[in-house]
Amino acid sequence: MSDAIYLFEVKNFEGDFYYQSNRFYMRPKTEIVDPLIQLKRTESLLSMLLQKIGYNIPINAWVVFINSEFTLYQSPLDLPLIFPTQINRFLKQLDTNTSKVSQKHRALAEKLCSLHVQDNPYKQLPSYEYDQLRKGIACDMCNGLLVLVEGKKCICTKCGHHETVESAVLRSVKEFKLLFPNERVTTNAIFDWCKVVTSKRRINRILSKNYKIVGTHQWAYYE
DNA sequence: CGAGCGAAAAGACACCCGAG
DNA sequence: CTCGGGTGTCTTTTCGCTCG
Repeated sequence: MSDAIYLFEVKNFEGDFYYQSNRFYMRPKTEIVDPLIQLKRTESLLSMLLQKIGYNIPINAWVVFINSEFTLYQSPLDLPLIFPTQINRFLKQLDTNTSKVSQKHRALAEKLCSLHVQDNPYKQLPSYEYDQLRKGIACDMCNGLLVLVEGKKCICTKCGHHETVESAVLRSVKEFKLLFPNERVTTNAIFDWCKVVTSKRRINRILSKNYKIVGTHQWAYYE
């Protein structure tokens, strides 16, 4: 028991689910990806990785359902599933089986951490240029670029959502920083980016209230 | 190398508007 | 109505850049 890796596929499914002929369904009758298939795949990948880096350790793989509103009907008894009502007992059981952490364990842990992939190589960002993008403030609720400024409020003409101008502008600043990490946040940049706020002085005051100014005059920017 | 330019921050002040 | 904070306008301040 002491020399095994416990692998958990944690699911936050909520609602009623059932197994039928080795397939996993959500009620009413929508087939969804069987977490056991996902678990098998992960287990197999981990097993191959361990072999590759020179470890031969058995893997104990489980699917854990953590949402207390989760129910699974017709669950076969022999599947590696842990239900919300079993988590506490499972953890206690684990506690009784603990072993000393040796240098070997630490080395493996460090090795695994060093192999951790920070940037998902499959992410594909579309290319974009500032000039191509529509300017304006996106609604916090529906994400439409249909927000108008009326007095001290920003109002979405599509869904009617209200927000203060300040928080709407600050959201836009965050977007701007995410999309253009190399561009400096300046009054003019945000004024142009938000578009619907008609006063530069207003943008300037919101920025100076919420960010630290660096530099002075026409060379100033906020961070 | 230095004078002057220019752009934007920010202070001053009156005003507006909504909450209580 | 009163109060206070946000807003628009006007103005001053200031410093890197440009050009001779």
